[in-house]
Amino acid sequence: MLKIGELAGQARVSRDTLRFYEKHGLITPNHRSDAGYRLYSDSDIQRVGFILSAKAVGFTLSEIHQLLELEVTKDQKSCEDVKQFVDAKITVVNQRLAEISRIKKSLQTLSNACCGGDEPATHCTILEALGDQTRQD
Amino acid sequence: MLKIGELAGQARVSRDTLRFYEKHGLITPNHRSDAGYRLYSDSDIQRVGFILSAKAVGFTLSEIHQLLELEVTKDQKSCEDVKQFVDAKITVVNQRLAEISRIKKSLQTLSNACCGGDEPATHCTILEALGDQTRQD
DNA sequence: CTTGACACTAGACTATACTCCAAGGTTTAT
DNA sequence: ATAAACCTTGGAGTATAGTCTAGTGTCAAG
Repeated sequence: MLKIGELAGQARVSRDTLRFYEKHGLITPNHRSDAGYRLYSDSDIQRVGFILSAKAVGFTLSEIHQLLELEVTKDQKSCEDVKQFVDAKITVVNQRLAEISRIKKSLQTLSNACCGGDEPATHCTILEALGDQTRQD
Repeated sequence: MLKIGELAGQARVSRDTLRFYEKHGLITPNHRSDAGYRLYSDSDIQRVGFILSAKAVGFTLSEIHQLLELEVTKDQKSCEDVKQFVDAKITVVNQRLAEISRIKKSLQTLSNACCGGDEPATHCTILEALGDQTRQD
């Protein structure tokens, strides 16, 4: 059982952020102490970690909420709905992967082309490096 | 030479967004017509595309501005600064790649585990699927 | 038994990234 | 030649995601 400050410390967010996430349905303490203090379980550290990762790669809190709400209860017709939702997110994630790979490549092209040493500085802006991507490895 | 509405259409953003980006130094029309209309070059379509990609993977407009400003002019000491900046961004991008790959895997685990058919629905939430990642391929 | 660190709520404030509106000028198609 | 469709600026408004403040209550250590 972690108090809000402890979870905040472990998960590297502020207390206010945790209360904000709670208000938006992303995380709820298992219990409250007699004094009304929020009490979290250890697994909530992982939960906050997931929220932060998903946020970092471009999901909104509302989308993350939907992902966290997903629960495939077998024997229910909801199963197909869940699969559709998740598959749609996988498509989005694949697009993000492609975009981020492109950006990475152009950053690397830029980094290598100009400062390594002998090679001519042909790719002097990020856009040039990006455009030249197909000719890179 | 594209007018703002034409560039907006090609790049799939609004005119207001283009003017907003201009105000924040991300894109500037090459010329203005006699009437004061913004006139863009074709390459600005690519430029806007880069902004959108970078945004989609978590860069702020301010960071994107810095990336677009980068110009490695050989023979200048700024070269080392640029390399450091870019390499720092590559590190960030690598972290994003790792995070997004994890999320993708757990989405796939969730998608496969519960609806495919015969296999038992052991991974019924995104967090379970995420936690179980090491046991997946 | 009180002081300091922590907790509570409600509500105001901030930054980022747009998005819309008003009031006007320009271009284009009929 | 006039209406529709486009452009201009400036400024107000919105959504998202926090962040901070005020006023109050709780708990652990000296």
